[in-house]
Amino acid sequence: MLSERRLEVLRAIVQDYVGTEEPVGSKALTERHRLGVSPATVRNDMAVLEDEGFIAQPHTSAGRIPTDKGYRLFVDKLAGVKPLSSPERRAIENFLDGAVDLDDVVGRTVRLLAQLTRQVAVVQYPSLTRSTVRHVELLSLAPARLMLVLITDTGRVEQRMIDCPAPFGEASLADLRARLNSRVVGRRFADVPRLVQELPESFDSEDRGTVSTVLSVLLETLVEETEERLMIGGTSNLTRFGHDFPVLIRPVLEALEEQVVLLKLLGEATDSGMTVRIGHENAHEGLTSTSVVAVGYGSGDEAVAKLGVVGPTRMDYPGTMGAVRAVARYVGQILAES
Amino acid sequence: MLSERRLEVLRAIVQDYVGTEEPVGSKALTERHRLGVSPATVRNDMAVLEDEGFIAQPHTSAGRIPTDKGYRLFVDKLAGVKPLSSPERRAIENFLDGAVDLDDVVGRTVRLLAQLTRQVAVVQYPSLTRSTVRHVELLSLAPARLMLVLITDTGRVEQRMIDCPAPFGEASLADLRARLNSRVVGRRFADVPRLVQELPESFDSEDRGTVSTVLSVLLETLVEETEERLMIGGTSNLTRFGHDFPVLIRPVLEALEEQVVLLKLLGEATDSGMTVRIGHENAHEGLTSTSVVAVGYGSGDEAVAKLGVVGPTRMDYPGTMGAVRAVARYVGQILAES
DNA sequence: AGCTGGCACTCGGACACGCAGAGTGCCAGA
DNA sequence: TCTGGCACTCTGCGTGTCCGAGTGCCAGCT
Repeated sequence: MLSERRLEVLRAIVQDYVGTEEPVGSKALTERHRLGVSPATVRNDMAVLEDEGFIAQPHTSAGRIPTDKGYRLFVDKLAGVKPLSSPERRAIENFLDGAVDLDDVVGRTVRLLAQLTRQVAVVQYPSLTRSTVRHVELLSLAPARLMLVLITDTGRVEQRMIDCPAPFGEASLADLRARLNSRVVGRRFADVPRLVQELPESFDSEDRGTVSTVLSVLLETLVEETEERLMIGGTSNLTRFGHDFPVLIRPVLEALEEQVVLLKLLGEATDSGMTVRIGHENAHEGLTSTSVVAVGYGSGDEAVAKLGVVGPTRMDYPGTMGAVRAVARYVGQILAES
Repeated sequence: MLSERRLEVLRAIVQDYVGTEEPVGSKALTERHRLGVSPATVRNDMAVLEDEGFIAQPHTSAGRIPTDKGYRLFVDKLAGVKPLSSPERRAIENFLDGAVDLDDVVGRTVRLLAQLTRQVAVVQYPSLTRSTVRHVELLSLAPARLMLVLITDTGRVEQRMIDCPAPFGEASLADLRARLNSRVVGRRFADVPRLVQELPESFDSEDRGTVSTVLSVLLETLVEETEERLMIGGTSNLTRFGHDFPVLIRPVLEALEEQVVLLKLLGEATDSGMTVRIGHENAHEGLTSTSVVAVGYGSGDEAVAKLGVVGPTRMDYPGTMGAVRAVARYVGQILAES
């Protein structure tokens, strides 16, 4: 196990490197931190830390920079979550208040998070399957053409066109709409498949085909991986990435455009508590020089979706984690109110 | 007026520069194009073109590059719109087919356009005010809480929460819903304000407040500038921007994050026909080294929204214009079908 | 009048060189 | 176990030089 002082040295290295973006040497360390020992001693400690794989040298006779493993130790043992300042808290409230609909909430959240952390923000829309049903609407657009509209308690709205196998009367439609709603309103979408299972049986044979079609469209809409949506923002913050810019930024932008990648990234985060993935801990190879800080949010105790930020491994972890956590809480509140 | 050959020289310069991304000299020009004259002659022509402001030298003893004015002339007089190859056309159809809802259509369109042009794609959602009403739904969530859902013929769905001044009975709700729909379904959203104007008068005094509230929320939703939404994609293509990368890309990314800026950008495009804005022709200062190619699209003759791409002034104009036009047509078709 | 070949000139990019500074590793001594 | 000292290494930067691409201009040709 590393001694107390060596950990202190690691912490100092991480902090300085995050601040200056330059490899930090033993002399500078002793000057900027009260370690109470001389540069020579620090050098010995650094040699140990390097042997253990927590820091590395870009080249001989340069200072040290933390490795992914070093950041990991820093995040796990050496750093807390830095709470936001009260002006920041107020800014969050002001920013998030007055959103008119869910798109607006998500949009504002993305911008807010990007602004607070100065990094790329990713916010997932509340998952359908984890939300509860507020209303299911069926509209007749043409004799054999319906529109299905799902509305969740979190304000999310999904619609689908349905081509019916046979014309469907206005009375049958009202009937189906009423029965559907009485069964599912207030229930979780995840339970919907079970709840509507034998619904077609109670209809006349001529309508049964249409009812089945409607239900199958409904169920398709709930398929995980398809139903997930998200919004990203703050990509201009990538320009503060570092000097060796183009080569690093390209794969990140590409990864950010693949919803699938991002969803998987957020999906890997644990449901409760904050998840930090550092550098190579990210499966996707375009993101091996970035860290992801993610957390679930929801209107109640349970998470209905996740949000987080993507930034260089060289990021201010305590501050970022504080901002992400705070934003998640506020968004949860907003959703609960609406 | 410039002679035929001088125009030919300009065309050659633009083509070469777009291809190589390097200033092009007189010798290289004569080798790569059959101009039928010697480098010396070309040099004289170049001097004239430079005097007229169509091309410029980055520094003495370098080749020439087109100026914004040069590109403008190229686009207006020297280049046509290059039609897509038939594999490309097929790719569009395949890519756009099978979209389940409007978000999906817009999302696919953005990705398609980004892929075809290898540039940043921007697609505006069909404007509410220019669409027609398919249905207006009112749902009761609590005694004094309603949800308003607007559905357009282009598949766009907007919802708003409404806090009523007084509880609103189920019967009144059904009444309002029916009257509202009978007045506005099939009409253009732009006409809605006029059509619902005296609706409150036909209700009991106790309900009149709520009806007014509902209508005011409805009208607010239709306010231009607020109701416009858009989606962007292909930002990773910015990495192919050039060598002096970071300094150029930063303001572009920032501009792209400001919906207002983009909406204004698209708004400046003429309603019909394709608009090309080159470099400094763009009002926004972050976009002075980019060009914008935009065109309206719609399910019928009239444009319901616009789409386009943003790229370096040094872009393949004929190809880009071809792709933008083709995509706009297909999207129009898709919307008309749904 | 317009085109061409020739020529002198300019400038930026690449390369080599040397130097200063920062940082290290190691060792002997407290 | 810590510390000061020392030799060593490597990068970054500035300078100087050279080469080549490209230009402008001019005299001569058609």
